[in-house]
Amino acid sequence: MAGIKDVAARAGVSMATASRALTGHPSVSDAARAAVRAAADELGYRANGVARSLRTRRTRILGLVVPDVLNPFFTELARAVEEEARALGYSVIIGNADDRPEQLDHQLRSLLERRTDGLLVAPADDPSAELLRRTARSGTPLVFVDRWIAGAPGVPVVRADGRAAVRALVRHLHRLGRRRIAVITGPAATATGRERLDAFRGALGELGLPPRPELIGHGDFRAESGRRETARLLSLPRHSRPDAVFAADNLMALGALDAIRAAGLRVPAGIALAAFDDIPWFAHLDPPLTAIAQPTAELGRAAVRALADRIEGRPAASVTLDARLVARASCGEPGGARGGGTGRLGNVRRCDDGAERRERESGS
Amino acid sequence: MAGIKDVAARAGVSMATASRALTGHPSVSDAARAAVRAAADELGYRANGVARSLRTRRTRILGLVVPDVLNPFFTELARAVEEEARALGYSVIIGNADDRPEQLDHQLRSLLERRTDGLLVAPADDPSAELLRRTARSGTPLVFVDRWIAGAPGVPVVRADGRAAVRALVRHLHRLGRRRIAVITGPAATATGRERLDAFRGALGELGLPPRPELIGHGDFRAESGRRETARLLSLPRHSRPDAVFAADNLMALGALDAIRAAGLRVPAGIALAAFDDIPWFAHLDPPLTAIAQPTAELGRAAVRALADRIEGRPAASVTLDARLVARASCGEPGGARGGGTGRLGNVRRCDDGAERRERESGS
DNA sequence: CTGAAAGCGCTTACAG
DNA sequence: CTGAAAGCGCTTACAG
Repeated sequence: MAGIKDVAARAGVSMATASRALTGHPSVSDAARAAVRAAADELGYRANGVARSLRTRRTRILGLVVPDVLNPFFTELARAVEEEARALGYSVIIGNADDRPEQLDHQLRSLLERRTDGLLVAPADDPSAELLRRTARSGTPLVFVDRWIAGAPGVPVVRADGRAAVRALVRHLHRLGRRRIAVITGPAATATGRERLDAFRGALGELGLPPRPELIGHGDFRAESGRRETARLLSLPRHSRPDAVFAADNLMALGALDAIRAAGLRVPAGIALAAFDDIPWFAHLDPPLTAIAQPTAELGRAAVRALADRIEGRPAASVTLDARLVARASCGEPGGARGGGTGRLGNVRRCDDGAERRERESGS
Repeated sequence: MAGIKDVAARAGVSMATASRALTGHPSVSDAARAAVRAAADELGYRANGVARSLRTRRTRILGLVVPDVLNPFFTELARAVEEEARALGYSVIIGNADDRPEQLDHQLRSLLERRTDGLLVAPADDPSAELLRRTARSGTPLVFVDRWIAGAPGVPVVRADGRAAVRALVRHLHRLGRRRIAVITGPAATATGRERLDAFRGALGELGLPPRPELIGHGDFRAESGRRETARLLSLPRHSRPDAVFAADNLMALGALDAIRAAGLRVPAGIALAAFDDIPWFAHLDPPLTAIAQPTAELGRAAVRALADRIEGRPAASVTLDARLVARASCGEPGGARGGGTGRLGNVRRCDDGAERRERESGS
């Protein structure tokens, strides 16, 4: 493959001039620039990014570590991240932690070794997140997205605050007559898992509903845990069985649907179901599923912008957006037993929330 | 950040010995190896992969270019690719072509510049796929996955042959009394789009059903085209309106569902619907959707293995797997008007097809 | 088993 | 505006 030396030779200039012409350096004569460009075209020259990176100490690659690429939320997030990164001139390497702490470390090490210019991470707060904390302290440009961990001061966090939406959801269920509302939580090790559970409990309290430990299912953001915990909830003695289930993410909601169907129950007649994280398919489930929607793509874009700020030496800001409730038929009423899916794709929203909120605090 | 020079100094050996100790070269004394390892640990040394790549001319990065990352088929494919790649010691950069030829070129250029060791591409056969063809000829290790293009001889193709499954689907519809079967195709520029349409037409012919041009909707594998074409089909004069729609991918099926719902029709009573590409949510749609399932993860793994073969100088083989029909309720009967979703997650399969087939032909 | 030295392909002060 | 030269951080023949 032709190198810059070949291009320079063909254009009859030095490597230095060839390099300047190709990288758009201003002080190159028009004649030289034209000759170099022509030579490069003729040779089909493509700069060796590895050599360039070694010299410039920048790879223009961003690392993104997500807990589970198959989770539609993270898929959409990754897509938005890639798009915004591309717009800013970066490529993205996605690392899938597969919800395993050692995988997170593996991905982190791999990304660090590749000298990505910066890292976007949605971590679980595991004691073994030591490497992540060290990375944060080491000065590697780092931004947390969706989730964050303690012990990493100065790292901007880009996330959606789901508390108001969870509160709206619980009130929605209450208004529709549900009183024994169960929740299937995410891992206590995740910031989002804790936040959703806290908001849920708080909302219950506000409505004067007693806390019922047996109605809390401990899931892990994966479908199987949703199925398992829902099955358990449905096998409770009749008087303590829930009349509604709130799954703290979309995959657990899928599992919950499985369990509900296996038990021969109907939604919402037999039991209400709602999920955190909205996806296009929810409008077409049987019945259309009530869910809390995050501004996922905007989260991804904001995270990339914050990271680029960090990398390029500008002050980076944390960003908090709001999630919102999309009420469909799975808890009763909205849209009726049928329906709930009219109009434009994925746009069947009845929002119970306020406007989007952004809070910008200067990062360090 | 500590470099190998620092490690060598601390261990009291030369850079050469330090390098050998760290990369596991056999001819290093145990004492030196231990000293180097200790020094590396103490300094928190992490090799600079950029420098290593420049020297070894290998990046251990694979490029994967998919037409649309948001399409669950490609998401699952990408996940399997990343997993298998990691097992073989590679990272993966995913490029999203976003179904735009110029984006494909952009991603290709970016990946080539980064000197990825090899490329996995699911291309659209556009005239402008010239860069891709040139890349194939240039000797860059390349494997096509899912889709392929003409004019790239010697490039292994890893894909599923959907023809038998499409045929099984058409017979399934026919057995259930459907006679005016419409199809919403993918772009004629894609190998998969053409194959599915050809198989569909062939199957119609075998059953003695006349071809009806007005029942062919030209889609682009995106949801909106499925909606639009289905709306058009449903607005045909009553006597030529279809009694079944086959969407050639899952996103167009989503759009079709939208249009059907907007028209106030029920599935399958008002119209039957089936899709190419199965996803977990299909079992929970209203009604559960009959679909053709590809062995997506296996496709991804096989593609990576073929590419690794190429990269590492072994002969690479094309691989063809079979897709299979998963009959649920959306065309009538199986599982009844309700149901169709029992048992394990995404495993509600009634297969009308034979065993998996693999065809290995030695690549060049 | 070990070390000195070359070199991977670029970019960029430095001097002119 | 241009060129000669150094250097990014490694690995690896080569010689010992």
